[in-house]
Amino acid sequence: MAARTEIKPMTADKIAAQLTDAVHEHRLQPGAKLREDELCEIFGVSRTIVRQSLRSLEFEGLLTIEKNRGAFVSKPTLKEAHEVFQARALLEPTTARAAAERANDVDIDMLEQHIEAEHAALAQDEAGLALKLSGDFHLEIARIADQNTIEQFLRQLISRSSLVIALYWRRRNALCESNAHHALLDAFRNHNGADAEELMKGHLLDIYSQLDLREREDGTTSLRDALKL
Amino acid sequence: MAARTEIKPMTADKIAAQLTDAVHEHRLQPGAKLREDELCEIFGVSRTIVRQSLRSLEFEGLLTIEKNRGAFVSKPTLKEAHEVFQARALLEPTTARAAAERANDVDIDMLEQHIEAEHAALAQDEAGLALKLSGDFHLEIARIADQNTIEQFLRQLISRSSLVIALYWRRRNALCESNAHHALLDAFRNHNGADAEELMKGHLLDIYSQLDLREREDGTTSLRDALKL
DNA sequence: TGAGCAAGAATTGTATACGATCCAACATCA
DNA sequence: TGATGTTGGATCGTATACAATTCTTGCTCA
Repeated sequence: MAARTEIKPMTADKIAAQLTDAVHEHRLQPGAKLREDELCEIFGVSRTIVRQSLRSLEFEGLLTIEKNRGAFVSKPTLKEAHEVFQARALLEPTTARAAAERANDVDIDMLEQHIEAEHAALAQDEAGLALKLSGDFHLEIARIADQNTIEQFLRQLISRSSLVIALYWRRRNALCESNAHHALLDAFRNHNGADAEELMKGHLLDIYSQLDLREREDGTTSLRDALKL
Repeated sequence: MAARTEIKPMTADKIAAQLTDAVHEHRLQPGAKLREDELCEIFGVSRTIVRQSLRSLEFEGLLTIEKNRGAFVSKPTLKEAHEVFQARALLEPTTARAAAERANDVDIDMLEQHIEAEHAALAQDEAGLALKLSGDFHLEIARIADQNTIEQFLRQLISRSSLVIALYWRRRNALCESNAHHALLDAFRNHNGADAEELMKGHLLDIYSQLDLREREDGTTSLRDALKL
């Protein structure tokens, strides 16, 4: 395990990556504020670097920077939630088809390991980690398809999906996830592009249908709920 | 015409927008270097702001920042060129369908004006401006479709398309462009989503098929001239 | 009691200073 | 002559200082 206090100065990219993981694993909730000075202390760099990483995460849609107020973990609206999954529905099925047709043995091994890691995380009740790994699985497919541009877009969409899930997920069990991923893996093993495309389409619809996309009150309710008033 | 020396300090966003226009209109060629000090003088702000805008343009794929060397207008590889149009082929036809079905009279007026502006630019032999307007036409469709997320991706894809065209376009006449746009406009007038989807698909394939392999030398036009300041 | 307000603290935005790296021109030597 | 080394200027990267804004807290007054 790495030491908590790094000796080498962190780069903006590494800080952004750590913050991204924290959001993906739901250790940082939508609406959480990220103060610059606090991050400076944690990572041992100046505000220049911290601000760089915050900016880059804003571009990815993970953070929202309000002028003179600071950086907050984004809270996607209902409309944005729909848009994210509509965009994924356009990009991912075709990408999965291409990936299934291109995948070699090393690629398939890697996907297997991803699924195993997901299982392990679930077994240890680390739902956040499992969710992040599930996102990585989708990204891995774009990588296998050798579509760098789409992979980049997908990275943003999966980031936002993580926020959407944090806000609008109905139930906590992500078990269905790994089943769908298993089915996809089989299609990859058979290099069956048509199957992979259909499975991905269904998988995305499945996630989408499990979102509670009704209107709801603002975050102030969470405090009220927490106090049971 | 705006004065050369601005009184109000420019924001990073406005600087990025002006640089974006310059690239889209091919006043800045792929490979051109953007020195920070020079931009500071031109826009009358400190390097902090200039660097912010350069970062944001890097994220959009318009610029490439090489560590300790500076920011350059990106030179997409042939693979990236293909990827850009493959991604557009996934996103735009469906978006055009949705837009055609949603478009109201104001939307259609706006598209008409876009096409007229394209014609006017071509008539005055301003190919660069016409190209930029052509890109805006595609963006406008995403806006009409009320798909903010896809519009954001499309913005990046169209930016990169502009670079691809600067590097790999076979012939200079963009006349075919406005014909295709005219046909799309008709489909919008009839709220015929299926037609719009097919026309967009064909339009993108048409552009794609006109890409060529040859590389170009980078122009050495003055940065200040390219920005018309 | 509660709304409005004012002063000070906390936080972010921007400019500048300084160190690190790169690059081009010139000098040196085989 | 040509390759290589060196030096000074140009340019970029990061830290810090200061300005602008927002937030908090406590006060006043109806």
